[in-house]
Amino acid sequence: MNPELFSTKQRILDAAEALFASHGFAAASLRQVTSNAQVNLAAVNYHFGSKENLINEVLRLRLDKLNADRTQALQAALAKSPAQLEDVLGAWIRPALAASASERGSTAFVRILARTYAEQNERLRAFLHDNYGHVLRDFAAALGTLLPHMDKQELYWRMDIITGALTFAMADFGTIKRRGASAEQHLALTADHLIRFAAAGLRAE
Amino acid sequence: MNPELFSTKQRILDAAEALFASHGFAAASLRQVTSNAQVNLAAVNYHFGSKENLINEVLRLRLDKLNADRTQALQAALAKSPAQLEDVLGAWIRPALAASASERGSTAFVRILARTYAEQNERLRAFLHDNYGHVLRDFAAALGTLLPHMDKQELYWRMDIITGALTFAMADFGTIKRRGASAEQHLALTADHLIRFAAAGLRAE
DNA sequence: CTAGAATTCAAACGAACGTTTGACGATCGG
DNA sequence: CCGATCGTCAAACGTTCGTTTGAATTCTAG
Repeated sequence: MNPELFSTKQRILDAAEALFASHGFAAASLRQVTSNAQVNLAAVNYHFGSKENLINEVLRLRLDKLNADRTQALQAALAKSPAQLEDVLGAWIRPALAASASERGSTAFVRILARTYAEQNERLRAFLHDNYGHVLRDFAAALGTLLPHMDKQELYWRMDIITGALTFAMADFGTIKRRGASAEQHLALTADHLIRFAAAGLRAE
Repeated sequence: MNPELFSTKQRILDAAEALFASHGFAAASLRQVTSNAQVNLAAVNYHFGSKENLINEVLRLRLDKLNADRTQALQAALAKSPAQLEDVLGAWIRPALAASASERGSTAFVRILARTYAEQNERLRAFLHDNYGHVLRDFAAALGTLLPHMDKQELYWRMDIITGALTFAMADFGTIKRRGASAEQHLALTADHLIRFAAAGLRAE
């Protein structure tokens, strides 16, 4: 019942997030996690029940915040009249980038997301769909309003493209590294580029 | 020394490709592979030496063909005067989609690619870079010629976006499924959409 | 201060992993 | 026909995995 920053539970979560990101869910062992977290091996099963539950907790904590941020940003974007395509795209993209650059875990979360999408794990996919599908639908509705002539199927398809580009391009394996710029500048620049690219792609044809 | 279609070696490669795609490199065990291939467990180490070598072989066989196809398509695109941005993008995108829809392995290869990008495995990354980096550079050079005003760093960045979108969108987890259309029609349509989206994104600003 | 709950710990569990072994046929050049 | 190479096979190797156990320790409420 202790929400301390350095509690056993929190240390496990931090170490697990980093290791899941860099080695994958299957390859990251609980022995590595507990060793990095400097806690006993049994602590994972005591606090989380199982490795799978730990994976879900790691995802849930980050995704809850990401989706809340996205929903809030979407509402802010739609409050403007007239709402611009770039604003809605920014509400989708910027919170994800911000999550990837947050203080704890650094870029770990985005790499975890990329892995999660690549995983064929049906339980994980169902978990994501059940808990966060509504956010995707909200954005689809907003974009549909701004692009009234676009076929609905095509819109979903292009959102897939954008999501893929966002996820993969951020997941650390890009060939471009920032030089000179601070992390914040790099983040803002990256968001601008992605939004411009995505907006042009959405408006195509 | 037997290049039969249903040799032990080939059956292992087919089963491994399917299992690597659906479960990942780490989670797919050699016991699963050999069981699905209906060969003895020891056959993997006899024919491939180790699991890691098997992984590399699975990747190498597919990538050799993909990169040869891409290189050839790029030359064909550049032979036209004036070469169009869409042609070069098509030379990048269409062979990848074709590989994903080839007779054997169906979509397995693309999912493997998505996993490979998401994997943090440095050996794998080095393997890919050493063997296939020159193709990426050829395309960057071709695109750079067609977009003379674009910053080189920005070009690499946008190629990352496109690669991410291509890999991700093809890896089976999209929300859009074709209906009615044949596989070939779906393939052609998908390629057209991706190329149009990517071209618009590249030309942005 | 103390009983009881919560947490940590070292140790062990059975299962699954990649790999190795050595014996047993199959195949083939001389 | 035969010796040699190649391929297959069941079995076992040592290691690592996630999980469980039960005792030791720490925390907390009365």
